[in-house]
Amino acid sequence: MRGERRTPASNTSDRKTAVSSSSRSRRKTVTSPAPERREELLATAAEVFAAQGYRATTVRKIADAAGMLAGSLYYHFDSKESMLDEILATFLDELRSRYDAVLAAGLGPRETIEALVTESFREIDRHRAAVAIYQKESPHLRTQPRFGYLTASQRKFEKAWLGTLERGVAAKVFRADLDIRLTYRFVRDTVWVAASWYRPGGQHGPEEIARQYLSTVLEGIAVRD
Amino acid sequence: MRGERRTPASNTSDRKTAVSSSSRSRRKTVTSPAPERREELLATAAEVFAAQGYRATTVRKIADAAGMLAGSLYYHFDSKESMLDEILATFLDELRSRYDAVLAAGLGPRETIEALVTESFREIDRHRAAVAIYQKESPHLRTQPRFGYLTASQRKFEKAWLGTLERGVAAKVFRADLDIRLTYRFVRDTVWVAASWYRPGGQHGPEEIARQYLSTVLEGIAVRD
DNA sequence: CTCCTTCCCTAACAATTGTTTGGTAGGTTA
DNA sequence: TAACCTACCAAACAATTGTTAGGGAAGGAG
Repeated sequence: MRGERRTPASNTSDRKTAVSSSSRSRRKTVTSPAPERREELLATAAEVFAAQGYRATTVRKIADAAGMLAGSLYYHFDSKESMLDEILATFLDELRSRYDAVLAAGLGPRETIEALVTESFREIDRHRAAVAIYQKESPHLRTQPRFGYLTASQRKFEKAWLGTLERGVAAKVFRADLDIRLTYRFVRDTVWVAASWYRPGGQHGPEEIARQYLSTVLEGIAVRD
Repeated sequence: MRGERRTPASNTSDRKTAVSSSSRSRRKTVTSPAPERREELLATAAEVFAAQGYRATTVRKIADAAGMLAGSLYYHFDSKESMLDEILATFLDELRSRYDAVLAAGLGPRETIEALVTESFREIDRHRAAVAIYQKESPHLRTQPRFGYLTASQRKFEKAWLGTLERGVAAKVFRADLDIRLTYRFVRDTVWVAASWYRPGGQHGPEEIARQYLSTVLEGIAVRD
C-alpha cells in the first residue's frame, strides 16, 4: 500500500522480438499482458538484489537479466530505489496479513508459535529473494526516512512474537527461566536467515523445515533421561 | 597468512596533530607507534563496512572516519578490497585456531558443542564488525577467486560441527530423529547472525548469551511433563 | 489508411567511484 | 646541518554509476 506507482496504464498490447544488439539476450518471443510485466521485472530485480546485494547491483545488471537496456527500466519504475521499495513493501504486506491471520485464530501459545514459524518458512518459500534482501539490507535501510516502515513492521512482528512467548510462560507452557527477548531474537534470526540457503524445490519443503526447527527449539536436541 | 602486505616498513616514528581542514575531524593528538596504525585503520574500516555494507562504503567514508583523506589510505593499503581481505582473513585465522583448540581438548559431544557455541559468541564479542561483514558479504564474495578461502574455511567449520553432532547421535547424547544438516544450519546461522544485534558491554555478555542459547537448543523451550 | 498508445532503444548527462601522482611537514639519523 | 623516511595532503584521473531526453517500431482503434 506504500508508494505511488507510475503504472503505465494497464493495456493488452503485445511485446515483440526486438533487434537484439548482439551481446544482450532476449527472454521471450511470446506475448503477454502488460500488468504482469511489472511483477515480472520486480521478480527479476529481486533475484539480482538478493544474489549480489542492493548496492552492488547496477540497473544495467537488472536490465540485462530482464533482456532490455538500463534506460528502459525507467519506463516502468521511477528509480532503482523504488524497485527495492516495492519489493520490500509487497513482501511485508503479505507477511503481515499472514501473521494477522495466525494471531486471529485464537490458538494456544505453543500452537501460535508453531503457526508463526511455519508461515515464516512458507513465506521464504514464496518470496525467497525478498526475504533475503530484507535480511541483508534492512538494518541500514532503516536509517533512511523512506524505509521507515521497516522499523514499524519489525516492531509489530516483535510484539506478536514476544506476546505469544509471554503468554506461553504465563500458561506454564514455556520455560520461565529463559530470557524471552533473547529467545525471540534466536528464533527470528534462525527463521529469516534461512532465506540465504533455502532453495525452493529442494530436499525439504517449508513445512518439513518448520517441523524440524520447531522440534529443535521446543524439545531441544538433547536426549532426555 | 594470506595476501602480501604493503607494510610501510615498521618503524617507531610518531604522529602529530595535523592541520585539520575544517570539516574533517582528528582523532588523536597523542603519539603512537606505526605498526599499530594499520590495525587501527582496519578496525575503523571494519566498523564502517559492518554498518553500511562493503559496497555502500566509499573509501572517502573510511578516510573520514579515520580522520584523513581518501588517497592517504593508499599509503597503508593496496586497495579497498585488500582491506576487506585482511579483515576477513584475520578473523578467520583466529576463529580457526580457537575451534582447533576446542576440538583438540577431547571433550564429549555435548561439551564440544557447548564450547564451540561459547567460543563463537566470544568471537563476536571481540570482532563483532568482522563477523557482521563475514555474515553479510561472504555469500557473494565467495564467487570471486580472491576470496576462495572463505569457502575453504566454511567447509572446515562445517566438518567440525557436523562431526560433533554425528558423534553425539552415535553416543545417544543427541536425538537421532533430527536432520543433522538442518540442525547444523540452524545453529550456525543463529550464532553468527547475532553479530548484527550484539553490542559489547551490553546487558548480556557472550558467555551468558551462549548459556541461554545452549539451554534453548539443547533442552528446548517447552516445559517438560 | 491514420492516429495513438505501449514499450523499448540510442545516446548522452552529471555525479560518484576507486585509485594515482607529486608534493611536503615533521621527525630521525648521520 | 644535511639527507632521509614516514605519513599524510592536494588534485586530478578514468571508469562506472543512476538517470534523462528524444526517437521509433509495433499493434489497436477510429
